[in-house]
Formats: sequence, C-alpha cells, structure tokens
Amino acid sequence: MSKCEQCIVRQLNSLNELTKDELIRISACKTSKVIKKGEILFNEGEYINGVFCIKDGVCKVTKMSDNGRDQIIKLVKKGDLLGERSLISEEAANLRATALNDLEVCFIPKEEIVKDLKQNNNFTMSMLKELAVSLREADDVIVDMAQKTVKQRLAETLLYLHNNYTKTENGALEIQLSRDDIASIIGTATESAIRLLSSFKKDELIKLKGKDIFILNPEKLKKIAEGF
Amino acid sequence: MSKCEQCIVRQLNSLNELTKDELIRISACKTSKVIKKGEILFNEGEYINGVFCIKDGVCKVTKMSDNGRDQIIKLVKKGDLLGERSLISEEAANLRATALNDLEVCFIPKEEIVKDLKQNNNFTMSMLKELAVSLREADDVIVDMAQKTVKQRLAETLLYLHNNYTKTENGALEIQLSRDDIASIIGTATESAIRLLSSFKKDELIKLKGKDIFILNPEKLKKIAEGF
DNA sequence: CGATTGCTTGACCCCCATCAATCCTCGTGG
DNA sequence: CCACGAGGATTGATGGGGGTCAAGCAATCG
Repeated sequence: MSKCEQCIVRQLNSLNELTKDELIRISACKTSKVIKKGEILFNEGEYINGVFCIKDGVCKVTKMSDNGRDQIIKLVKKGDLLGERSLISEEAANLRATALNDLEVCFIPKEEIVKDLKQNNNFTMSMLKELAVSLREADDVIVDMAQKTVKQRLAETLLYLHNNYTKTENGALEIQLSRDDIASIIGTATESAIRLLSSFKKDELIKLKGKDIFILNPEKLKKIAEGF
Repeated sequence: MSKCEQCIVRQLNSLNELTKDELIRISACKTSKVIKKGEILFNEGEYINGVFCIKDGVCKVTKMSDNGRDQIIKLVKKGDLLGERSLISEEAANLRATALNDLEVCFIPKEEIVKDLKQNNNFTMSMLKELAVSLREADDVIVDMAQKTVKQRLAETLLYLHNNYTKTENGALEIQLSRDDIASIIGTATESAIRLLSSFKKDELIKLKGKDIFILNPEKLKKIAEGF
C-alpha cells in the first residue's frame, strides 16, 4: 500500500496543506480502489462518508435532470478531490461520479478529514479557497448555459479540453468522450452535438478520427465561443 | 451607529459564529451604507476588499455574458453576505450587485474577516459550509439551464420567489422585479418571459397586476417545473 | 458472423430570439 | 391639472436553432 506522504498527486490539492504527522495518520486509514471504465464511483443520493482523491484517470460528474437526461457538471482528473462538497455540507451526494477510463482512487474516511479541518487552519483555508474558485467557475457555466448557443458552448468545451487535458503523441485529446458525453457537457441532444462537430470538421477547426479529436484551430474556436 | 453585537440580521449568516469580542472589534470598524434602488453596490472586476452584510432590501447579482446580456445569478436579501467568495479566493469580483429596492448594507473590511477566519475555526467552518451549499445550488441551476425549457424555468423561478420571499398583505410577492429582471433570471428574451407570464395568467396559475405577482397555484407550477 | 451499441444523416416541426409596432404608466414641467 | 415624453410592457409576425423521430451505417464484442 502506497503512502500519502510520498504521493505526488496530493501536491495538486488541499491535502498538501496537511502536516507530515497528519498525512501519516491519514495514510494509515485510507483505502485504495480501482474503478473500471464505465463503472460508478458513487451515486446521487448516496452518503459517501469521506473524500476521494483521484490518483489516476478521468471521471465524469453528472446530475440527472427532472426530464431524465444526464448533465455533466464537470470532469475530474488526476489530483482532484471528489466528495468534499457533500462532506462539508453534510448532505448526501448531489452528483454521480462515473469513470471515463480505468480509475485509481484513494478513499479517506470523513472523520479523518473533519478532524484535520478542525485542527489545521491552513488546510481549512485551502479547502475554503478551492470551493470559492469552484463557485466562480460554476457561475461562469450558468451564464454560458443560459445565454450562449449550443455552437458556442461546443467551441468552448473543445477549447477547455484542449487547454486542460494532455494529448497523445499524435496530437489527439487523450480523454475519450463519447458523442453522448460531449452532448451532455454542453447540454444538448446527441444529434445536435454530432452535427456541430461535423460542421467544425468541415471548417477545419478540428479533425475527427473515431473517438479521437484533434484541435486544429484554437484561436478560431475561441472566437466562435465568444460569439464571432 | 448600530452595533454588530445587537444586530438581528447577523443571526442569519456565518457571522453568528463570531465571539462577542470579535463582534465588538468588527463593529468598531464596519461602515454602513444606503444604496438607492437601481444603484450598483459593486461591479464585475472590482476588488471589493471586504464583505457586505445585507441589513435590509433585496439585491440582484448578475454577470454579463460575452454576447452582452446580463444574467442574474442569484437574488440576495436581508441577512445574506455578499463578496465572501471573491474575498476568499482573492480574486476580483466576478459578479455585479445592483439594488432592486433601497438597500441597507454594512461593509466589513477584508483584514478583519481574514483575521477571524484564521483564528476562529467555527467561523471558518460555517463559511465553508455556506460555500458548499451554494455550490450545490449552483450545480442545480446548471442542470436546469442546460436541460429545462424556458417555461419550466419560469415556473421554477416563480415557485422559488413564492417559497423564499415574503408577500404583501394582499398576497402579492413583495419583491418587485421588472420583466427584464425575470427574463434575466431564467435566461431568455424579455418578450418570451412576458408571453409565458400571460399564458400562466390565462391558466390561472398566477395573477398579474402591474408589477405585482400573485402565485395562485404553486402545486401546478411545480408540476410544470418538473415537466408535467 | 450475427447482434448489440454507438455514430451519422435526413426530415420535420416547435420553441424561442429577434424586429417592429403599439399601448401603458408614470414622472416632469408648463 | 393636463400634456407630453420616455421607458417599460405587450402583442404580432417571422425565421432559425435545435429537439425529436426514424432509418441507415460503422464498429465492437461475444
């Protein structure tokens, strides 16, 4: 079993504010898990009773709307925490997390996190700051969803993937999203997403090869995202 | 000048976790302000350098989208804090706050809040919890914006106002929103909002009298919001 | 090699954005 | 006290974006 003290991933989130002693304590009681592609890490309505730390892989975080369609709220990758929000507000999970590829995660029980929140102010402040940033990002998404066209949102999403995810050596985006996933990020029907993707392809903004997506012209995509 | 220790409004937010001594300190350096209807409390991009506490009145919090239209992100009323998010993440304000009616606010400078965040863990935890709840609410809004029709969102908004705002003695909603404001909450054109309002009126779900809105049938509105 | 799942394209139509004209309301000044 | 003007509210007409249904196609898997 690997140790938290030596984990590189931890550097990427609030856990890097923990002291060595705190890390050793947490390392002793954390559990590791491997989630296969397509499997569900946790479900809307579940009480998670802890926090997940993503060691490797990508995971989609979705919420079911009243009309029965899934909406992807965010993508979560190596180094991100998952479940902190529900833990802090002491609510059931408001979202479902599903692995997009094979996922390695660590699970830290609630009591341990709560203990550190109470005694380590740096940790608490760092968590507070992370939530504050998430909240701004959520505000931005609200505006986009409310005001932008599907085309603009697709352009924005492609840009986001381009800027935040690694590429394979041939230049394709490393994350493999289904057409359904893409549609469910931008909040539209799968067919609409597909049609817009092909139109972007015709305009040589992107290239499509199976599930591989190549971003050819980020500048132009940015202009589209902002409304020409 | 009124004192924070005796302020009832404070009971409604995280500030009620402050100790008596802390309150006295804050009381000494806070300032009060009156903002007239329609005036701007702060603007997107400003560094607020503090937190506002709403003593009385209602305020809309908006963000301008790339296409130039305002989107109302939330309504803020008596007892709510404003500006905590930007303060915590140490960013410029991502939103603009505009008074919907005459507004009484107190302003607490950043350093005072930061000092308390560092030394009073209960206060920090309470703030953390508030942000966590806001984040869940934002997630819900994202899903609604992405998946629901304008009609559903209007029904939901009317319900929200019905459940969270007081009524005048004749039963009308106390907040006076222009048609533009309503449109900008649900993220649509003013004309669309107006048309849907009249259709709701025809179906006797609501009554309209000038800017007064009477909610007649919340149950039916709820069904509409959920998609029949 | 069927069969299931995902991708793509076509056809259709409704919701909603936009433009335009009119009406209403209210504050201001003559 | 009324006339007038300006901004908000309302209604009509119109066109396009995008949701939905359906059918054909590609790919993956037992």
